[in-house]
Amino acid sequence: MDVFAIFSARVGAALKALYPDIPDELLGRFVVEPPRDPAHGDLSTNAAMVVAKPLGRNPREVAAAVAGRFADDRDVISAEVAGPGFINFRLADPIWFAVLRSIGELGRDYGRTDLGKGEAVNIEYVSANPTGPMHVGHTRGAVFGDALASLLQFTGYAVTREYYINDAGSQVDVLARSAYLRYREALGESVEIPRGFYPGDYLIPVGQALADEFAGSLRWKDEAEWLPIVKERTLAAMLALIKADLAKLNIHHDVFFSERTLHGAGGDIDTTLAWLREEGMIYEGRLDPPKGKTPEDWEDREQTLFRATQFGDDVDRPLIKSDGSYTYFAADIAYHRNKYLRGFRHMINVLGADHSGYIKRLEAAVKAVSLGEAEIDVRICQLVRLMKNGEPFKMSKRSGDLVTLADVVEEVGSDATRFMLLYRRNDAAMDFDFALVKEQTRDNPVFYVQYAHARACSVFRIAGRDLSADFSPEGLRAADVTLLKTPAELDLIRILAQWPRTVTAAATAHEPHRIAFYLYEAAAAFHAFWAKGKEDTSLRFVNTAEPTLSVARLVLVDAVRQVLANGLAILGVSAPEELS
RNA sequence: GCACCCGUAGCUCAGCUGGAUAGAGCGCUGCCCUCCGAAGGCAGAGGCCGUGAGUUCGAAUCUCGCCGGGUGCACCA
Repeated sequence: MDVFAIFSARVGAALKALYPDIPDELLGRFVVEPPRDPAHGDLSTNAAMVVAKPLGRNPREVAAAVAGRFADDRDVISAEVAGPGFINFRLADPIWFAVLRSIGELGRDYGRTDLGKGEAVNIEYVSANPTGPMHVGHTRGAVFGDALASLLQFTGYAVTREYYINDAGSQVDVLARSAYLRYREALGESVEIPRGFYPGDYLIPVGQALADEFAGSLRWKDEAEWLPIVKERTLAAMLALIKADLAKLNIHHDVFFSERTLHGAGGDIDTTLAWLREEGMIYEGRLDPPKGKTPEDWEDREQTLFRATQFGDDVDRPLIKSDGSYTYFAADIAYHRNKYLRGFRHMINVLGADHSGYIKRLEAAVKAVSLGEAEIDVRICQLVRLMKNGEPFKMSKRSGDLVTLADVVEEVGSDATRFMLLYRRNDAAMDFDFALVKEQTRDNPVFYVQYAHARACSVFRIAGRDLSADFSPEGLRAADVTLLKTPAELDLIRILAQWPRTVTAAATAHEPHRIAFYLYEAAAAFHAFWAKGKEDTSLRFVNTAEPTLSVARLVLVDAVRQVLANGLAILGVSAPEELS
């Protein structure tokens, strides 16, 4: 259960009863939240202030009227008007006990909602060029997109995790030529990789595989003949490489969408451009050269342009290159129309910092191809600086100077990588300190949260050793949780009660980092409670002198464990039962 | 030149979509603990929320102008 949602509904009902003419739209605008200062009570709402002005009334007067309607509510000890018109509620203990019991009953589903009502969301993330292994720059977007996808699933969306393979441009030809050199090398030739080719070692096995499969037969063919074959094999190998890298972070996409399938006569790009033309969204025209620095090879020419400015972009965008082929953006419009035609009304793209200039045109494309029916949220992940003990850190093992995703995961592990990257807002640049994430102290948030989970589990192990009482799942369900009377216990429940609204807020804002921060807060509260038992043994969870109270406390411990596990699951971080 | 992102404690960052006296960790200061329920606890100092205006009952949060940092700017993908 979500006390905040429950009271939001009750306050709304009270307003409706007092002022029948109140528009529903207005009722959706107030919030019920925990007050910043706990002295103000358990719940606080700005409802009266939000509603007062449109109703032409005094906020405090409205607040008093609303508060009055809670006078007989058994769940409410007091409802007071404060400040300019806040209503502060103090809740009776039984409601907290009900929250606690509901956590045990709901288990893994505590916090789950139907916010998304089963609507389809397409979240495209990673989409790294298939020209080599994933490097560290891709990691943040990969983790962010994956956690966001899990978060949206948890809140009732039908999520499709998608990877767009940029396998159509000239870069892939270069890749194939590079692999062909490795093929010749595998045949015994000594080759040199020219500048502009892909020099990475990872193409050596691809060349070897080509040699194994074709022996010398490709050697004497024209490029026009071998290129398609080599390209096919190389792309497949690169994709396998990327999937293996992603698997190291436990990331798996549902759909790998090939850009190449959009091209070709009668393909999606052709049909999309024809459709855009019909809708009058395409014209032939000229663009001004970019201000600031004019490119050397700038040529003023009439070209085929998409009316992006009609949909909020800064300039209209070219669709056809001077050599007659389609631009990358033309393919992207077709791709997003394809998403729309597959039924997606909600789209999310996770892009790297260098793509910030791409947001407006993507938004424009989606608006255009869906005639305003679909929405896209483009999330940019800013740069990650690798650090060690506060110093910029260069770690180059293989693949030339690039630090790969695999390097990082090998160094610190998947859990730490994921948690640390999610412990920051995605739109701010961040430092990633290798020394810190491996530390097993409070300073390391990953450790701190996982340790709280492990500690909760260890309390149960200790109970198994020392406590002669029934604390099986049935025993916990039957426990008398009203024995939990100390402020420390009730405060912990109050924090657990905030889990559902945290999930909803994070999902609505597309901000998984809020989950990570909440978990840290919950872990801190649990550790603090645990520490109290060190000084005052009567506050220990397992107290052999008081078996019934101990069982009640175990209900609380289990609830903490459950919430931490649910949160870590969204982040894709494991919840260990003990730490090694 | 334009667009986007960022600017909050000495440092690294939160701030729940406009709420009440702006928070956490590190670092600093001072106490406590040396307990396997391993991988500490409690408290304190520290702030003109970059800056100037505006919007309103109320602004770190929204609008505009500056300042500083980052990123990107026909046809590349």
